[in-house]
Amino acid sequence: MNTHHTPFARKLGAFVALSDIELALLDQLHSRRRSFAARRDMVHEGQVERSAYIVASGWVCSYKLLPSGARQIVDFQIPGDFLGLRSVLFRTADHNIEPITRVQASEVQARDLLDAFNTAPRLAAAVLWAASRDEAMVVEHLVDLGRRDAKQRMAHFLLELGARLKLVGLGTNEGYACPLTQYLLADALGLSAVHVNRVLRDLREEGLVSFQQGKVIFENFAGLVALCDFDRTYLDHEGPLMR
Amino acid sequence: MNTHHTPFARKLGAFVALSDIELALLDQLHSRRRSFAARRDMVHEGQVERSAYIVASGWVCSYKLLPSGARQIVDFQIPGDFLGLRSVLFRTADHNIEPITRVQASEVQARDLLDAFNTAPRLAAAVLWAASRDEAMVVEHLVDLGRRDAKQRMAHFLLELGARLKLVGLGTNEGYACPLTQYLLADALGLSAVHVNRVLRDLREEGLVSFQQGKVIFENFAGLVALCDFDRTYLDHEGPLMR
DNA sequence: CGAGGGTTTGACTTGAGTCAATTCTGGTGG
DNA sequence: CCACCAGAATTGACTCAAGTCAAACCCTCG
Repeated sequence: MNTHHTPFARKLGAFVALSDIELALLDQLHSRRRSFAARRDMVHEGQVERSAYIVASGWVCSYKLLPSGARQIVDFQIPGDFLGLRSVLFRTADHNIEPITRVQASEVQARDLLDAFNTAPRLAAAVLWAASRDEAMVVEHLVDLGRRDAKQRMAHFLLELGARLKLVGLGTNEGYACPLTQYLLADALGLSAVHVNRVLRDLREEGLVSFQQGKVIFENFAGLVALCDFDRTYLDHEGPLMR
Repeated sequence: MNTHHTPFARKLGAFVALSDIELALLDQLHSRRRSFAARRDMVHEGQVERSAYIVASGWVCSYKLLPSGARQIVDFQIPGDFLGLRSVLFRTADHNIEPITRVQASEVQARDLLDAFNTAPRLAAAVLWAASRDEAMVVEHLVDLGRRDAKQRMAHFLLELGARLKLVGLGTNEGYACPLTQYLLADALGLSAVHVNRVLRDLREEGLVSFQQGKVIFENFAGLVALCDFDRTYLDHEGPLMR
């Protein structure tokens, strides 16, 4: 474990063993560091945006807004995650991005990334893996909304987040710190904030998880996994071209 | 319009004007043609699969199955669509793929694709565009499930499908032929089949769309668009690196 | 001319939403 | 150190969209 490196390096390192040279390249990507205040949109839909970011610290969410005013959060980004990779490819962003907490992120020019890939092709594979994992998470999220009831959805969500945070050293099987409000959870899970509250109470009273004071604590990990059939294989696929 | 070419070429052609050389390359990709019977899984979860397909004719769906027996259809593939691009990158497929009708598809080896890209780099951009459009569709689908009610979901779904079919010459603003059953619609939209039926009746009685005898007919296109705030920009993004 | 999917419909149940009020908490300024 | 405030979390009472169950109906194809 390279606990002394960035969350990004740490995440990729869980996938391919990285050499010192590769680690150094990754660190170089973090040179253009920027900071964002909580709750002020970083990117909004339709905006012409040419750079992507790697989150160094803090939490971000990407969401779509409906004319009705309803909001659907597509995903949360935590340290080590890419942000707006799509908006680099396409001229305009197709969703909004908002920091939940104060966020430190490194701006990444497409060119820098490509240069790094040329020097160390294994990095390309690792980044591709990360992107594909993100896609798998969106699909799993889709299943949540389509075919799981509120309690299972919540359980699944909290477990997935836990697994992701653990990967970058921000959580354990005991629990993790989580700055999300019940409103944010509601917009991610397709529920009302009131119902989120009730579901959290149920889970707590059943001794499965508690989420209070910004801390998620797994009281009965196995029970929670069983409740929602959590299967983490989609999070730790073996990699492309890497056999 | 190159009506005499494959749906795949036609779809990419809507994005970049393709030269004769490029068109020829695309046609070559269709050399290894295979046929699949309806309802017999082409790929199942966990299977080690190394080839991708381009659908030439027929409809396919990719879905995930829950232990409870519930099913969530992630997307439908129609002629011109890629199938299992992800399962080529990763060793194992992470969802099931099933033909809805008899399907003709061309097997595409990763190598062939890469060779074509080397010869005509613009093709890479076009394929990347297509892949990214698919991703945007999944996100839109997520919004459907999370924040739209049954009627809006259905309207949005039928409109999106119409736009996709039109792109490959299989539909118009009047309507299109559609082999989906109400059970399939239910599994895609996160509803019960019974409710799908009721929603379709409502839409028909309101004179918006009718879906009967395997035909979707738009009775009031504008009204339908208004009902669900259909915004097709996510389907015809301008392309990457293509300004 | 059956048989078996697929489609419809009605009657009833229920998970989740809405509305509205109350409590808790962390941060602020005096 | 404390009163105060705004945002967040809770809770209860009521409503409603969508699900479930069960029974017809109806094409279409062998």
